[in-house]
Amino acid sequence: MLIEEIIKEKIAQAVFELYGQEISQESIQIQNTRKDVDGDFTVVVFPFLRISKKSPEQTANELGNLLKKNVSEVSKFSVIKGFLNLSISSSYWINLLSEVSANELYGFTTATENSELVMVEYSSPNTNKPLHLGHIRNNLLGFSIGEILKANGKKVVKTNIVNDRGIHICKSMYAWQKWGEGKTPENTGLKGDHLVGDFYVLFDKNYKQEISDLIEKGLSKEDAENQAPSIVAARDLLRKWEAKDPETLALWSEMNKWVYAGFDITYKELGVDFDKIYYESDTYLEGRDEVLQGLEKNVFYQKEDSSVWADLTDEGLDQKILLRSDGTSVYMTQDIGTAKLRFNDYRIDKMVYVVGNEQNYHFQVLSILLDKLGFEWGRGLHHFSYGMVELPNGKMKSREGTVVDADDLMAGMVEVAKKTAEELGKLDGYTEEEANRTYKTIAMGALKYFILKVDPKKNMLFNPEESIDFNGNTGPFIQYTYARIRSVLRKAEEQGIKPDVLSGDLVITDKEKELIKNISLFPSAISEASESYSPAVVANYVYNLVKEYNQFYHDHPILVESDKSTRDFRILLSESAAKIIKSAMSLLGINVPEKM
RNA sequence: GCCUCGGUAGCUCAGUUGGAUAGAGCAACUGCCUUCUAAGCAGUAGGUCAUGGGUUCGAAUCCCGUCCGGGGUACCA
Repeated sequence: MLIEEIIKEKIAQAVFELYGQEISQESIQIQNTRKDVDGDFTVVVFPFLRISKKSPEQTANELGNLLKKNVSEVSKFSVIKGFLNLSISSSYWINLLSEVSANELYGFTTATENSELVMVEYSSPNTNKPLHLGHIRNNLLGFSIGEILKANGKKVVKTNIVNDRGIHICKSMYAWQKWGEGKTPENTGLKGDHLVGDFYVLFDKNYKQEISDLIEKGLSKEDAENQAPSIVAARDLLRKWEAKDPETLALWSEMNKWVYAGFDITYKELGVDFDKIYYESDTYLEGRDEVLQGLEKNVFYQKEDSSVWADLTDEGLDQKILLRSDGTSVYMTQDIGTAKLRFNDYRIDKMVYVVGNEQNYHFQVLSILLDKLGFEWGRGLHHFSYGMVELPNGKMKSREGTVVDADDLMAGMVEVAKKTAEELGKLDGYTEEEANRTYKTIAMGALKYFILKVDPKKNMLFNPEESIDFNGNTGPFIQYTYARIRSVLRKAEEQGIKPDVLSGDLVITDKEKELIKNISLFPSAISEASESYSPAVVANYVYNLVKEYNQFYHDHPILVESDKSTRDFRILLSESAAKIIKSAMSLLGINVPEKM
């Protein structure tokens, strides 16, 4: 039982004893004591004044005296205005550290048979172009949320819905047919997604040219956009695809295969993975049936032109179309279909969609529709909505060539990590392979941490130059601290130092107390991150821990310590800190190097 | 217009269920490598928490109004 809970219980007792009134434990506020004030925990007594009918100081003193008497861990207390500051004895902290250090998986809750099953959908790429910076944010958030939920004792299925059909891929197909000259990833050496993406760009360039030519000939903008030969050809391909024309299907699956091979490389570099992949070409017809059933049950209604709608005015929303007048599906219908398949495949308790905030309205509607259709988790689905990634010179626009390509970005980060490490002479004793692996670890740590430390729901600014600065609140700074601790521990081992069981008599410093307190808070950081669906909570937690460790490290010699029990204690403290740093970073999908 | 999310130091961001004197990093300036890794540490400077009101012992945090910005808004995905 944590000391905070004990204190709460005892305070409730003390209030009853002193003032004769029962209070709920939730009404008791315990917080960390300000750094410049003596003490470990602070109880805010203002809420009790109404009961005690005494001054804040008097109330705090009365409670303090009783706590000191009844709780052995409370060694002393002080009162400032309405704040009761409690100091906790060294032995409590030392015992807590022993517990943390003995528990290999401190902070992690293991899933059981009865644990909630959470499905996390993320990534969801289109197959017509490579991944860019926006996808990186999505992938990192999705993966990390999955890991955090797992650490919090949920069963997690990570899933990806690949948008593999539609006009966008037909555009690339058309361009390849026309200008491809039989190019493949094999005979060009290009990554498949980049090759296909190049044809998409080619299509767009040509399409724009055709439009402006047509406008010059006197057509309206709208007519020109609809009549340009290349868009007509792409639409024709889409029709052939839907009619299952063998030649079109063959080209489609061939080009998609190239793209998947390319994506797999990018996913692997990013360190993300999936338990189950759905393809829209398999699910896009499913939603139709579901909607038609809903129509039968009068959940939806049909207009005269035979289009199908949902009336959401009772929910404060508008009318939403579900089937076009020609009977084909819209985006919403497809998502219903995908949900149906997933529900068949898994016993889902909770569904989390990691999708950008431009789709907030979409998911609000989806939630209501699934509920109306009888999906138990519909109402409770969670749209993990995240903000856009902006660049210093404005938004990312693929049309204007201001996108940051995911593969290029990662390669660039590795280059900078390598250059920096070489300048500092950090990895001199390493083989080339070991060194390269470490550069990659550091580069990816920098990128991932830079993105994950920001509150997901906010738009963020990605400054390429700043992101590769490894100073300050960055992944490499945390990795560096970890590597340094490992180095200390290696040296201890070389000297044959093995810490004994710690003695509770040891008196420890405030910095050391702080550090233990912070280390022991790891589980609550996980559960908070899980509740708020925010990896940033974990990122900020681990950054604080590292800052604190650095201060401790600066002030206290570890190996050069004459007193054996003090030295043992500090080695154990370092070991525990390293373990927690590694655990926390793993929740962000970031590896920590033994040496850097 | 309506819905929704934001606005904290020059810049990028933290800020627990409302708590004490609002915190980091970058950039600027000052120190510190013959002691376990200087990708570091210590320090200086930098704030009308967009703005006006309200709630109360107490507000960056909760409520209302205003201003600025992002996103969405019925047959695109």
